[in-house]
Amino acid sequence: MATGSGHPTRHPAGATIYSVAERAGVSIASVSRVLQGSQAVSEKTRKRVLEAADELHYVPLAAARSLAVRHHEAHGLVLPELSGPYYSELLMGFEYRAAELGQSVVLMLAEGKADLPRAVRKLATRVDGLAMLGSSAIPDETVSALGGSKPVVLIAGDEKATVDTVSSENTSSAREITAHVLGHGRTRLLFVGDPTVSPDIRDRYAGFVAAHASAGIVAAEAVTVSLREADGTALADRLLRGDLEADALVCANDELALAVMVRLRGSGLRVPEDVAVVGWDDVMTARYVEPGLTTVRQPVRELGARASDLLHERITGSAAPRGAQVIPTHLVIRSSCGCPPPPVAVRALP
Amino acid sequence: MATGSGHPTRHPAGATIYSVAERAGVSIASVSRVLQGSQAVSEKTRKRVLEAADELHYVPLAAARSLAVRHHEAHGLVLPELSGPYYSELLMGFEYRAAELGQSVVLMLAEGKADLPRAVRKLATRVDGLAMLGSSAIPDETVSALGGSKPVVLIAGDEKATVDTVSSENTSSAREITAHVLGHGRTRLLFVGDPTVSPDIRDRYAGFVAAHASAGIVAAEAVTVSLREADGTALADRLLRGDLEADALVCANDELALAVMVRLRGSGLRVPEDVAVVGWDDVMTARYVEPGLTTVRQPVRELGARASDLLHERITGSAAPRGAQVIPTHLVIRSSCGCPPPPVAVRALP
DNA sequence: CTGTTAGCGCTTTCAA
DNA sequence: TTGAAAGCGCTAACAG
Repeated sequence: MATGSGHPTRHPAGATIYSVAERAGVSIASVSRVLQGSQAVSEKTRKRVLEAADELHYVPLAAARSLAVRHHEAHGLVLPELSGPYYSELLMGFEYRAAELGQSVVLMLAEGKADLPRAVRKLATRVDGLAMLGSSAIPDETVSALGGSKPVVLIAGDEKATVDTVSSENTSSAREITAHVLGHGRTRLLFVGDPTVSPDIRDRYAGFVAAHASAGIVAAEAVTVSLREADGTALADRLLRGDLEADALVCANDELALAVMVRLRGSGLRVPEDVAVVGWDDVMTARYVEPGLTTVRQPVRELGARASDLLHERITGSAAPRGAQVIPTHLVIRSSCGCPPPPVAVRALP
Repeated sequence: MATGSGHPTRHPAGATIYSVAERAGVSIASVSRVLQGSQAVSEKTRKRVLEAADELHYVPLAAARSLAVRHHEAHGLVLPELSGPYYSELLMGFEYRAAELGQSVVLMLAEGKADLPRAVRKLATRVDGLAMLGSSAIPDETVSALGGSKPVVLIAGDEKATVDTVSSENTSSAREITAHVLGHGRTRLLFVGDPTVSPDIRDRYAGFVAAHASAGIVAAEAVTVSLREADGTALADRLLRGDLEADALVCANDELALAVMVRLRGSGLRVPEDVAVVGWDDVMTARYVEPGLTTVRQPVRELGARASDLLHERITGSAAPRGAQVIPTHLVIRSSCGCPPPPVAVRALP
């Protein structure tokens, strides 16, 4: 490199409010005032302080402020991990809203943590409240204990006494998409996904069952596989081998649905002619595959935003009634369910 | 109406090290010792303290500890946003590594922030060091200023005097993938993407040019479009209208490549027969489309991990030489480049 | 092994 | 409009 750095940059102690005050020739109280944008400061003082702070490269220490004001100005968020668009969208919604509220966000990923309860407690140590995904595998007692000491909102989890809850609608959308498939004349539908894995999936299966009930037929047991692509591929193979029989698959999420679909078609089965496939989430790939995947779109971003909102309300004490908030979802009909594909010219558009 | 003191909050002040000490009948020093896992405590004291802490639902205040020990035990990370797998992977790598190092991660998304420099400075206030994506649109002077006061690592950005840098290899992979396409007998290649947008893309274009030079032909100017799906679609239309001519497209990322490909095929052009398309990143969709997208896989996760590592080294003062670290990438050949597709049975496998 | 005691850097009365 | 001073909760000498 051209800039032969002669001296490695050191990161020494750094300026404090005291050094700034000294340099500006005022008291630390005045420095604090101008830095907090207090009105009661003379223009002269303000200017001096700002200059001094600038010259000293003053970077305040949030910890000291937090200690003094007795809150962190930060929201914690616990997610299982970040693959797929679901968690990312959630996180984006959360972060944007938190930022609007002037709160930092401290993120923790649950997967792979050796001692999850410990990790969560540590997180709790540095935030004013925390949100977590219902599926983060955090023991119930940990959640409850936390809920006792600071605001906690559970995302897509079950209602609990000490915490708030926000989730997206599942049961009736599941009922709707199932009814749609039944409406195509399919009769041997399978629900693919493990209802015990999360409240979301449990509710989706409930909707699946309800739609069958309305049609006067009894729904099959859920085919309990987890949500990874590999599971979808394996499931497709079971169908191909004849271990399983179905003319339509209602999958718990899109990744599963896509994997199944690709494997099925790769092996000569037609989708949707031989077997229809629908998913959940509306990931990007859902509109790239052939045929386009019929699915349910969740307002995941808004879910995240609501979580941050709720947290803030709790923290600042706006005593809303504790309870569950549900955000609506909606069907995205493409052609994997048996509907005719749209004209070619617009096929690639969402 | 109640007076100002009447908070409706169910989350009152909470226990402190003092209340725990009192309850346990020991000094705060002893409490601190057992909580820090210090060896020099009698079993009896330890037990008492732990009990007291438990009974009181004691949650330590990280801010107080930070103030006392003079560091935050947190790494900051600035990302533009979180759509697509790239940033998520990066973040996962970063978080996992940070956790291993005992550091929390404070995340900030740059996109949509009104006053970005201010936001970043605020972030700097609560972390011991921070990593940011080169493409986060943070003004150079802000980065440099920050680099002067605490460790900063730039991810996929240009080398700077005051900060460390980590990026994945671009130029020679771009050269390689371009040479591969040229090897298929294509001669009118177009590079799609804006080299001015990020050092990554600039370097990829450089590799594109270099490959042409090696083949004794002169590379075309880059077709400067941004990286969204919509831009890919628009680009495809330009090709279809004949505004642009090419028998192969080297796209700056997969999303662009996929959008182009889908549009082209939707309008009757054959890929790769009429025009080959290759991308960069190896996103999930890349192996779901037909034909499978030839692309370059980046070790994005490791990039994130290295960033956290570097940060930690700097923070703890292990004075490594400042400079740029480069992580290798590799080609993923599928069939959008003109290579024959694999046998059907394994088509869906990565 | 335990307790006492200074701070860490900032905010915030309270007086002036 | 300003400054002095008292904490915020925790850690880490330093004695005992």
